Amino acid sequence: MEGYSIERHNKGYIAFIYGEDAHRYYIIRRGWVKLYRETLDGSQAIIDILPRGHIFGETAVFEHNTYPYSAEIIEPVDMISLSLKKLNILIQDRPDFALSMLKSMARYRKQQDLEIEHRSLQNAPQRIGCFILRLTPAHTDPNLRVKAVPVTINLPYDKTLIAARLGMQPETFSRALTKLKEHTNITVKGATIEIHDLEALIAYACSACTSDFPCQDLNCSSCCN
Amino acid sequence: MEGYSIERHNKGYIAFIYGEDAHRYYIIRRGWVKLYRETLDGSQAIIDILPRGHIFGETAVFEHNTYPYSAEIIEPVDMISLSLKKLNILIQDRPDFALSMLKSMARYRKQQDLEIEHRSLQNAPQRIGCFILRLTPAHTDPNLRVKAVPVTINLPYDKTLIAARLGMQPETFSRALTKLKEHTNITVKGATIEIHDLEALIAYACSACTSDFPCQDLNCSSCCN
DNA sequence: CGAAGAGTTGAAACAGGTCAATCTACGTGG
DNA sequence: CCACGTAGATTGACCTGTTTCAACTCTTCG
Repeated sequence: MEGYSIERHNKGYIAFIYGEDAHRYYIIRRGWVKLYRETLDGSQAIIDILPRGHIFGETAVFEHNTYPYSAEIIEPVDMISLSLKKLNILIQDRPDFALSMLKSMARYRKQQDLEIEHRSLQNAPQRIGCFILRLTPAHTDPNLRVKAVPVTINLPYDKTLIAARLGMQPETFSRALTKLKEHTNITVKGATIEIHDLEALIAYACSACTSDFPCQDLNCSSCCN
Repeated sequence: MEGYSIERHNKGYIAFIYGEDAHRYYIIRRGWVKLYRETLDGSQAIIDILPRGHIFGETAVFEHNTYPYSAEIIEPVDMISLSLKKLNILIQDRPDFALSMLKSMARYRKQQDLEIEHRSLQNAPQRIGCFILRLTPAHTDPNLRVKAVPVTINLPYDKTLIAARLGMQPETFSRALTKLKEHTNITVKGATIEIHDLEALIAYACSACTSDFPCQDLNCSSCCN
């Protein structure tokens, strides 16, 4: 597709803010992006934190060309910048394009359903457990589930932000991580986590979920399964 | 569109269950439908409760023709039953159809975002306040905001179910409604609620939201704005 | 070496959940 | 028309998880 450009930004860069006139949307090639909104009484509501492969800002075409959230870079990104005007034309003119967008929207919708579910059915340690599970290779490849312990993963961004992403306070996150350690045989050192018993972690974290781990969805950012 | 039929069902009827082979999707003409899933440890997770005008079951086309949730009638419905196979063909063949579906999906997605926001930023009485606001005529017509007090509304289904919809226990709902009464000058008698000061209710319930009341979206079932 | 920010820990307050008892409204059968 | 049974709704007492606020530690980076 012609008319694209690559942008590179550092932590703290604001790609756009809520309500702004929208001209471009983005695809993340590397790094992490936070989507959020400000509440009327001043605090931030985190909508999602997206990794490589995800699109953001594209829903502005359905919102009178206004961004429905703000977007901030939280880990250095490379992102493809594309024209919303062209996207609009593509959606209208190319059925296959509209269709694939429809599919990705449906997938996202399902994730959001799961997200709501998790927030109301899981406690803090379990939510952290799911978050960690999503970072393992076993998340997308069921074959890796049986072998490969210990699994070592790195938290992709600040703990404070992970806490916000999971809908809890930093203090709660810290305490809940300690509790998770007591329950599931993991080792935590800074941002590095070693899982010594994958099955135990799954059993502990996913007992309140509506489906089994793993979900095998490559684009899944919100579910633990 | 040919090939449709009208179905009429009473409270308790299960339209379909999670995981079932999907052949039809539905549009609600009258009544209320509960979408839910069972968790691994046996309880129910309410996904949404839909009123007149909403579609359900249609996302099965993106889920290998399997229903991604169960659907139960909670207030007597008339619903249009349509073929998923034909929907699939329509989506592929008719760009305008795919497009309108894309739009409705985007709208739903936005609602879900708000839903998550509400669950983490609002307390129980505020969530009930928002729920009540959604039932007022002022929700869709900003002109009605200034005049027309007292506003009288009727709760559309059981309080226990409203509680589940809002992610809380029946006992919590009852207590939170009492607290709401103390804060906002409303009168509750059974399923009937009278709002004597609309502005006060909005101020109390929406202070933690990210946008102002009302949202003016005719199909909005999840936001309070 | 020192400042700043992130992370952790403790104590107290609070919201919501749980369990049990009671109350109420409403439809049924006598 | 009234007594009864049932399901929904409410209330009380208690418990648990999370938040809040404050103090302290650790890491990083100039």
